[in-house]
Amino acid sequence: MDIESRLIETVIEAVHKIYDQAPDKKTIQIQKTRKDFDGDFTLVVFPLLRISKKPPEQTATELGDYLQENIKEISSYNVIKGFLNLSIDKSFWLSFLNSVGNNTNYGFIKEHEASNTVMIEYSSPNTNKPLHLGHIRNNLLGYSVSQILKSQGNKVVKVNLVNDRGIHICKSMLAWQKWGEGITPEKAGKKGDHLVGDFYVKFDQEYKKEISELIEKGSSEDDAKKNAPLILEAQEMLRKWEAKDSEVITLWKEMNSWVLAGFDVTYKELGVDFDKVYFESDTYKLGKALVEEGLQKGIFIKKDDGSVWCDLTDEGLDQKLLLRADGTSVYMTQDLGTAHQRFKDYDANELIYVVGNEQNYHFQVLKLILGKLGYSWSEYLHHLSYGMVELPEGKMKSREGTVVDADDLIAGMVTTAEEMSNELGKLDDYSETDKKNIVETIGLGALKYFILKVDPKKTMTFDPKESIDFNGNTGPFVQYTYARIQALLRKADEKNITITEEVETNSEISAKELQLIKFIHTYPEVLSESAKNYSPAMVANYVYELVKEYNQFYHDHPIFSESDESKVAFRLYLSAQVSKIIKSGMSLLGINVPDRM
RNA sequence: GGUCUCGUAGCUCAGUUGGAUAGAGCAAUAGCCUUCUAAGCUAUGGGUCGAAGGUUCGAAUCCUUCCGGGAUCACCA
Repeated sequence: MDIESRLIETVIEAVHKIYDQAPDKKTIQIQKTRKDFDGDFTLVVFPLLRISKKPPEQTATELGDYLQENIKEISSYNVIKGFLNLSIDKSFWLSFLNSVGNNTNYGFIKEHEASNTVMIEYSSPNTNKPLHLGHIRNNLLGYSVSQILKSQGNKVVKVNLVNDRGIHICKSMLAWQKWGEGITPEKAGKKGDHLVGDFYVKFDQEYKKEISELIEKGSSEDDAKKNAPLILEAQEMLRKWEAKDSEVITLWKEMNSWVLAGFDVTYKELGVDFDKVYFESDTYKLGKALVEEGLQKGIFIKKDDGSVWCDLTDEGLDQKLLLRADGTSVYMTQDLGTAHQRFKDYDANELIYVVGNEQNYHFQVLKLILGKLGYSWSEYLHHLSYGMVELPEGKMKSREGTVVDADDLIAGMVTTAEEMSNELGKLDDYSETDKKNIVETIGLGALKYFILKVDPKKTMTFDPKESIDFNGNTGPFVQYTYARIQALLRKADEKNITITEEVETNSEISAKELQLIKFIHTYPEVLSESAKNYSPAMVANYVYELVKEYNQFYHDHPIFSESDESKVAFRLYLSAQVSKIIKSGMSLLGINVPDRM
């Protein structure tokens, strides 16, 4: 049993013995002592005053006496107002540190028989334009949350549902047909997703011209939008696609393959991957059967024009369309169907959708409707709703060209990392390949950390004019600390100093060293909390705090000039443990750490 | 208009079952490399936690109202 649980149990026991009353477990609040005070753990006694019927200081003292007597690890305690600060003996912390050293997967929980199967859908791009910064947040979050859930013993299935059909896809296709002159990514020397994206933009420009022409001729704006020749042609193309017209299908396959090849490059750069990729062209017809079923059961209603709806007014929402009057399905219909399919195929205990918060309503409705249909697993749906990435001027808009392109951004980060390395002259004696690898690791580390350190739920701002920092609370700062520790360990090796397998539990250690050990102690809790909250930000912030502490230690505690050999051994051991956790934590964020930089 | 959501230092963000004097980074200023990587460390300044009420031993955190931003409420996805 861990120390905190033991403290709680003993407090319950103490209250029972001293005040002859059983306290509610919730009233026992053990927290880490704030660093301005002496101690390791603090019991807040205010909630217990009702039971003790004595002043806070007296209650705290009585409990402190009992705890010290019954838990041998407690070396002393002090009372300030209603706070009982308990100090845990140094030997406890040192033997704890040894247990970390002996553990190759500290903080991680192995998959076991009762493990949950969690399916997580993320990325889910449209194949009509390249990925932008918003997609980067989605991808990094999805990947990182998968890693975190795995670390806590879950079986995780990462899936990507590629949106490869629909009117928006036809727009790029049509524009290519009209103005492409047979160009291909090879001929253009361009990534396929960017090339196709260009045609999507081209379509929109021409479409807008047509609209303004029609408006000049006296059409209303709505009519102009509906009747512009281009949009009619695109709609016609979609009909042909649905009718499996061979010419359209051939073009569709080709252009999609260009885009997907482009995405693969970006995914690889970002280091994200999937266990299963679904294509909407295969799944878009799912769901109709469920709607039929709902109609039979009388859960849905059919209107006079033949359209099918779900009435959610009792839940305080509106009516939701499920089938159009012509019998074709909408987004919701498909999502009902794919969710159903997935639970059938994987028997998952949880299905997480990493999708922006602009779709909160959609997922609320999705869950409600599945519940109405009587599927108990609707409870297992979870919308991991993340905030938008905005520019200082506001939302990114693809049509106004204000999007931050994913590939450009990644390349820019790597270039910045390279410039900085050159400026600092740190990599001068490295081979080009090594240099390239390190610089990529740093650039991507900066980008990923920048995105992931922010609470997923929150809208975040990105200013393209200010480059992402490499100093302070950043990825490179964490990586740098790791590289420094590796340098220490290499140097120890050169000096033939072997890192001890265990430290003496009676070693002399400084306050800062003790603080570091206590920090290490909280890692497992941080991981379990971040899994519960689907929040890589909690891991990022923890790693930052750890690294900050370590750098202070590094600054104040020289190692190789220290004459006391046991201190040298201890500091190297401690450093090694810290670097292990840095690497582990960063890997959960999908960030690599370099051995030198 | 209905529903949801956010508001913490000049800027970007921590602060999670309500706990002690609200914290970091960036930016600014002043220091620290003949000593393990200065992408580092130290110090200084910077706050009506959007506002007002309420709940209680205690509120940035919970409740109400208001102010200000954002999202959403399509036979789009």
